[in-house]
Amino acid sequence: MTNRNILVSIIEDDDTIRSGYSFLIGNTEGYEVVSSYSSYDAAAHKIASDKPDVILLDIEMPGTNGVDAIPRLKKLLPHAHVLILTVYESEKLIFEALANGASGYLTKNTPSAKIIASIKEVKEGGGPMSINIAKMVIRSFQKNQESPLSKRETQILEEISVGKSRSQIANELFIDLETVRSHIKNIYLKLNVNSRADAIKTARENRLI
Amino acid sequence: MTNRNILVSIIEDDDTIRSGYSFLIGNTEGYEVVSSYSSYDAAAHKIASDKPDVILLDIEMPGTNGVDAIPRLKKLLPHAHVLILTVYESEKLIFEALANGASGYLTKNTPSAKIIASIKEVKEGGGPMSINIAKMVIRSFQKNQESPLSKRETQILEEISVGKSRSQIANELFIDLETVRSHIKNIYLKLNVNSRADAIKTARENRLI
DNA sequence: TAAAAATTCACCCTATTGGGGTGATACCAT
DNA sequence: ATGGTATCACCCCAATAGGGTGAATTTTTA
Repeated sequence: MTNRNILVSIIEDDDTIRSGYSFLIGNTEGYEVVSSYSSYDAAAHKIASDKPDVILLDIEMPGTNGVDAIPRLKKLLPHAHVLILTVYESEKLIFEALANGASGYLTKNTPSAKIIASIKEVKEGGGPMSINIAKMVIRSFQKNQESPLSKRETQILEEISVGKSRSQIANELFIDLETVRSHIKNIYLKLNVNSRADAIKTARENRLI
Repeated sequence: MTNRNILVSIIEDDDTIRSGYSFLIGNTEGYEVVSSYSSYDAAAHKIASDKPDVILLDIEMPGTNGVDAIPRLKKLLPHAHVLILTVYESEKLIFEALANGASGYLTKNTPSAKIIASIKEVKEGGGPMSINIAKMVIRSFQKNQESPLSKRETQILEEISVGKSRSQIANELFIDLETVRSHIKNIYLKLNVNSRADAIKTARENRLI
């Protein structure tokens, strides 16, 4: 059997870039551009009937920005995959976009071949990323290797960070309640804080947990 | 000027696979295999003097497993990049490996060209991943779009998940302490839990936060 | 091997918190 | 107009969190 074309919608405010993508994708075997819009607001009422498999989405746009557009698009087209294509590389935007349901994140220096391959990849459930994005995403998982905290303290801070109380921690680690207190006091000293919330904040900022 | 070769060490217990990689990489222009070991334990005392730029590391190994080996390798060779090359695709292993300092994660069905490219990519500070790994990593960022919680409840649960107390939440959201309590009670009802720790656990498992 | 750090436990204190009930008002959106 | 949302109120009380201070033991590191 012959696979049907991958249907693509483009939402991008720059006319030149938009027609560039449109030309690139439309002239590739197996791909079809079903629509292109200059903003989410322009697309909102029509894109559902276009039934794209993949939506190429820009972040910087007039009106509704790309990040906010993602959940709305997912509501209109639950089975479509949103692939972000933007110049922005701020960690905040990337993680917001992914949290909102983006299936991939490419930066605009991405070569044409990679864009084409990525469209197919998201359509098949993959998660394509530009090299620099992958780097940030991976770094977001990595703990600080030079923590001021000891292993035990880190372990207890991790328990605190999931909302456990002192007594719950004591039970799980088979140590006395007073020992847990003692560790927490040392954690507060080292992190220079005096509450659970501040300890978690500082620890997250420094990737101690 | 001519760039010097990328120096690679391989730690992999399967003899056939290890010599396969060794041959592949050693015969590629610009790459050099400086050493290969069948386990971390075998490598521990010698690898520091090999001074590799990139360490290809297997997860399933006799003795010290790959995940535990990562922080030790990073300690011995702080500037080396660890690239995981394994058949395992369990979410737990992947995130543990990344948290422990792995710079990339490839599965063993990865084509040779991608392996070679990925070695260069980690050496240059990138974060290469196999398609299926990238998918899992991206999914780990995505929130559940159909939460049983209202916006306000989600917001309050997020505050709880960073260790805030009722009164802190009340102050930050400019609502009464009793209102916060009320929301928390509703959250507990909907999630069918009766403590902060359980609420956070359930919420994380269902990606509500 | 000696000093430093980590881990463990003990007992002082008190204001705050957390969780369970129950109920009410007002505002929405379907 | 009915169910969900958001807001606030008052009952209860055991448990918790955070602060002080001190000390024994083991492990790690210099």
